[in-house]
Amino acid sequence: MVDSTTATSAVASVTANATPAVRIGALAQRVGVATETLRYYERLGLIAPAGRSAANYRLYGEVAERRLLFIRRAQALGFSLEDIGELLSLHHRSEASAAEAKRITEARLREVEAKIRDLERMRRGLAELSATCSGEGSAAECPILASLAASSPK
Amino acid sequence: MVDSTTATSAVASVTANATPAVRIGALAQRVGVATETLRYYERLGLIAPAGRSAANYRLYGEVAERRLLFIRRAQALGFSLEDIGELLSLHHRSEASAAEAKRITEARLREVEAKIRDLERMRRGLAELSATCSGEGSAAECPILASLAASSPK
DNA sequence: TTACACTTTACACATTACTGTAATGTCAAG
DNA sequence: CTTGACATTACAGTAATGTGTAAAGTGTAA
Repeated sequence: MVDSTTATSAVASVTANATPAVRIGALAQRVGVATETLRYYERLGLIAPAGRSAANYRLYGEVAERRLLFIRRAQALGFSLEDIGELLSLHHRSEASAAEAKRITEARLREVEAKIRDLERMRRGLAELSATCSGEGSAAECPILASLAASSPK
Repeated sequence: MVDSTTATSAVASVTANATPAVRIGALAQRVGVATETLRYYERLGLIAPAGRSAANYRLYGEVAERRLLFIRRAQALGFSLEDIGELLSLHHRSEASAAEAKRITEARLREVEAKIRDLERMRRGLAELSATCSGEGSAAECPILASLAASSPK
């Protein structure tokens, strides 16, 4: 695809780096996100290119890729991008305390548990509704619609 | 608060109605939503005023209130406003079939179940993370951050 | 009558996490 | 030298469900 050596050769801001610098499209492909997403994350302060090419293209090293994988793993656990920003900041500020990370994790855990309880209530309600309706007959006879229209939510 | 009799007396489009017509603010208060929400639902085609006063104010009867309660009950079960529009439409079109309502209900049930499964996975992951961290020490030693930064999500 | 609450319309903004567009510049290959 | 893929910036739009605002008109209580 793209040979990054020519680009890298013209770079001033990237100090001698073992891993070759890649441009945004290459990095995006490696971690499986869109290039727009990477620029979006940059606006949010989650990632930044290691430097710029002579043509002002963003150049990323291995650090950026690890950071992105961190983001993706945290997202899979339900952390918001805002949470993730905090976690990343803790991660590189060594004076930060582990207690902070635990606090964020437990807050998210409680939110997820609350959401599960809500959904469980919905699930039971929907399952009951579904069970009452044979699917035969007209809408006028449908117990689902009758139940929703009834004065008490049963 | 507001005496609706004077307003009602000037109405042409509301045909002789047993229940007194109320204005948007009164209806909103009765069902516990904001007036803006009622206008929004009207734009979506979910509710409509029974008529208008001489001053062009929306006037609602009992039908609107029942419809709103239908909407709120359906929302509590996780139906989207779009779903709700379909359900309401089924409800007043008598030639519609009960099977339609059942189909919508079961589709929503499956979505809710899928969401619960996702959240359960997150809950387990978060609980594990939380358990690994005592909350003591610096961020550099925090197993939560270490785990998120690790190459394999463990 | 004056003050104030309520209504109207049309439109912008909030949230979260992107996604797309326009206008323009860069680069390797044929 | 042109073509096509890739990059840049800045800004608008999406989904879902509302919330808020402005500028104007209307209704009611003191």
